[in-house]
Amino acid sequence: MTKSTRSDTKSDAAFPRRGHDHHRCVADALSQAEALCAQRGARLTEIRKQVLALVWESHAPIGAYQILEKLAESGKRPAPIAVYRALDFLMEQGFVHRLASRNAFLGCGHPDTNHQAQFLICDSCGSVAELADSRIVDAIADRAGRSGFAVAGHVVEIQGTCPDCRKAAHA
Amino acid sequence: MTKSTRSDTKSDAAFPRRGHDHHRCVADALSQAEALCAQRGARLTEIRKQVLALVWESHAPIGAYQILEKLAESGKRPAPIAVYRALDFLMEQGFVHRLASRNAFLGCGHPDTNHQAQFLICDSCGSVAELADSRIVDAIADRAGRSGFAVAGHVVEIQGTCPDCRKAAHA
DNA sequence: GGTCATTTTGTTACATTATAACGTGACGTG
DNA sequence: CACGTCACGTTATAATGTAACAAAATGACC
Ligand SMILES: [Zn+2]
Ligand SMILES: [Zn+2]
Ligand SMILES: [Zn+2]
Ligand SMILES: [Zn+2]
Repeated sequence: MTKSTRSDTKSDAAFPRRGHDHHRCVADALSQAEALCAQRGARLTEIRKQVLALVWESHAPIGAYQILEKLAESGKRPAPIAVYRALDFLMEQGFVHRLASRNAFLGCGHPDTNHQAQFLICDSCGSVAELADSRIVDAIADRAGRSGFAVAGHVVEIQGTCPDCRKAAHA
Repeated sequence: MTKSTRSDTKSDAAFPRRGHDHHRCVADALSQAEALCAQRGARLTEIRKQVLALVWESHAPIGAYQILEKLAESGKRPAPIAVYRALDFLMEQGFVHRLASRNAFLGCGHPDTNHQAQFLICDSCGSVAELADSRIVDAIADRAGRSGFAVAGHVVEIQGTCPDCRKAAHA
């Protein structure tokens, strides 16, 4: 395809802007999770909520043991398994993604829909953009199809440098 | 370099055929590695060769500690770090890929060229096909570009069922 | 051959990530 | 309240990956 102007919307909203109101991100994520759990009859227990909040602490992925540390700071130190169990629940519900290339976890930006996400991961600042790119998915489906391979899922994690960090590097 | 992605038609040779002469795969991989190391002034030492051979034992990825076990069976039991060091060397030389979604390693099918591979991983038999699909790469590059993201590398690992296993399931 | 720098390997110890097994408590249903 | 299920706590362990430093092998040079 073409180079498709950088001036559509100035940048394709994949990465959250630096300095955005992140409290809003967290609040939205939590309230969406509450709502969806209510709908689904799933139980968003205290530890699950805490883990979800910690995962949403930033747009960079966080490791399970980092979550554990943060929980310890706020009073309790659960066993690792407790964190993993909470993360398993959150992933089942689609509230959290796992980045295989980092062994780390990330809040999902649209937990209401079943989806296969792709990720842009900034090597410099660590922040991640979640994508749902149909061209990538189509290309994968097409190639798999030609090989007679039935696709069940995929891991697409793209490393590089995010727009903000590129600007910073230029300076 | 190879224009391997287009118009191979009809079941694109991505997966090796069941019952192919795999000794040939191993022999080719080893002799290619020898040749490339000679060209490059790199040293394909004994343990590196052994690890490469073990990685090529099948078209399924193998874990570092599985390699360790196999080495132990054949006499020596090196420390884990020795295996990881050999794997690091082999990855630097482009003889081996690592599958992030499996924490496992796989022989590279075309070690002579610098490339970013994608992988089809069969959940059923474990075998893996290595791809170099330009449409996938282009879709990634395009999407990243539109986000102002500079791509440095990617992990594309597609899970599902390979042609042979699909046939077997149908029966 | 002898010196020397570099690379490779050995050895020991440790770090990080993730799960197993099993008991107890919380919750909803009838 | 009795029952079944789900969630959680506790303990131990598995699986994967590295750090640090010493010893040995290699190759270039004189
Ligand atoms: Zn935010
Ligand atoms: Zn960045
Ligand atoms: Zn083969
Ligand atoms: Zn298969």
